[in-house]
Amino acid sequence: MKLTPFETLADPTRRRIVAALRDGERPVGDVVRLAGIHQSGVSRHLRILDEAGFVSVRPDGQRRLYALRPEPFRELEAWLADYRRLWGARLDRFGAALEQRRSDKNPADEESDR
Amino acid sequence: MKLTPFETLADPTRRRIVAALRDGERPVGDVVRLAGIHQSGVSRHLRILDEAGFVSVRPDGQRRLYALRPEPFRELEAWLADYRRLWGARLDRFGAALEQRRSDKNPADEESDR
DNA sequence: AATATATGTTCTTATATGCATATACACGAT
DNA sequence: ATCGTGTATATGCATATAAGAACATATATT
Repeated sequence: MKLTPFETLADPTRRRIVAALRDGERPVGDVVRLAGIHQSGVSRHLRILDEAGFVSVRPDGQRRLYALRPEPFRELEAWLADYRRLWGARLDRFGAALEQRRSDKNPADEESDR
Repeated sequence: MKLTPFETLADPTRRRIVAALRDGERPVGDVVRLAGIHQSGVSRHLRILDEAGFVSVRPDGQRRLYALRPEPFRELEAWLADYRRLWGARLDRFGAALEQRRSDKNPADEESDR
């Protein structure tokens, strides 16, 4: 049963798992250490995250490497966009710098077709 | 019991209520019409939203006007910021225009619930 | 009284968790 | 190759806890 991004992230353990994957793919064992619950629970949460589109899996020998996928984050971003005026939209310097680097690499992405 | 922003928005009815307040303060009665559940349920959800910091209340005669507050949206924004690199931050005019076109083409995608 | 909103109670359903067990893969010894 | 043995991950089952909803009732304002 596929959950929405909000339902998926409502659980604090799942948020911890997502955070654990922030810097790249990790085997389940690594995640277990950071999650604070039993291994079976982690596997179950990873399945839920998978069904919700938050992660991808890749076998690596006897392990399985999980990594974050961008789509649900985009969905959240889109949802939030409708409420931006509430707190004033603006990229902070960190975000702006990211964006800068991104368009450096991909100039075609710029203002071309506005 | 104060909920986190994610827990708060995990419930689709609450997302509908939040959406109903997007364009300004509304009395409970208005929200009830849009929420699709019993009035008592709406009151309870509004209380939860209040405790979570999502709304403020202001008495107006025998009614109570609810309005969105920015803080929890900021929190979500901050949380999301840590994952921006996953999909490339974009909050400039170009991105806003894209987003606009997206919802033009697919109005069903709008605020219903999800 | 009449209207608007909130709360107590009860019922039902969903969710997270641990335990035990199953599956999958790796690797050394035969 | 095959057979064990150990390690990594997934799943069935049972249980505790929480959450949403409606109904009836309470509170507040006119």
